[in-house]
Amino acid sequence: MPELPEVETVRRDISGLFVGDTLRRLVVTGRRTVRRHDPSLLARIEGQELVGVARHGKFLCFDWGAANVLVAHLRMSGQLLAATAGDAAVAHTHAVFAFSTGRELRFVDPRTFGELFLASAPQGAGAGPPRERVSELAHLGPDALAAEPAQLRAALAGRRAPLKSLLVDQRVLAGIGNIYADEICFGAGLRPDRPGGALDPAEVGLLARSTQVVLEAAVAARGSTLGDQQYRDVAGEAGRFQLQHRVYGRSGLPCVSCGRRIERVRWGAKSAFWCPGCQR
DNA sequence: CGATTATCCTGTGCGC
DNA sequence: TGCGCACAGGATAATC
Repeated sequence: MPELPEVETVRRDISGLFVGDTLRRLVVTGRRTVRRHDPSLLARIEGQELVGVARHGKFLCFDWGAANVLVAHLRMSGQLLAATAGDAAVAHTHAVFAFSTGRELRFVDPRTFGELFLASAPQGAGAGPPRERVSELAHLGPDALAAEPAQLRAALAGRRAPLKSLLVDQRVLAGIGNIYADEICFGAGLRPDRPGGALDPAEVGLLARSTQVVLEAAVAARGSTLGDQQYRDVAGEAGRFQLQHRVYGRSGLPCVSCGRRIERVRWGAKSAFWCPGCQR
């Protein structure tokens, strides 16, 4: 389940390996991979140079110059893997970016929730953050790694929904999913089912700080690869942050901080792991 | 607004 | 050993 730290790891890997290279051909074979528009439009970026790769929340934006931005979202099971032309394709390979160097970037996605699309009306090439250049991303809140405490305070004010529901709402903060919402709440010492608007200013400060600390540590560890092995970096390697999870997936195990059993609460289709000793 | 449910999809891991 | 099924969940839409 790629969230911000995993997507940022992929972004950095792709930047290092492919920026400056020219796309020779893009072959999309997945029927659902490009579903927002006519897939033949992707021919526009063939022959273009990859100028840069940006990220907002869990979205990747490939800048091909000439106002062409290709957006990618990995959703649940998407991977972007480096390969060499001629390498055998793994199952569920839905798109192949073939560069003139002979290297390839392959989009692999068993559950097919992931997608690729060309930004409909990017406002000029090169300049400005993705959220302002790509209309499809305009609904997203500030990127969770760059969010200011004041933005978080404003986004939570008056909201009665559980804190975790707000953290995973991409309109509030972009980039946080199930794993990191739990870890961030633990780091802040806040129950995930607290109504978001009920936090006092000091608690919002703790939440903002925990968001930065957790996400930065997760990026440094190159993301979390769970037991299902679904997240892999561009080289196919697993992340290491799962070794530092303090609550996610640990129900019934003793809290690393206070020793009480980690609990799992459910509401609707969502659930959260939390420590009744450390979070209030 | 918020709570809830459904949709998309496949690999895994469980119970029987 | 094998079958069937619940589960996993990110984004989005619909309904109440």
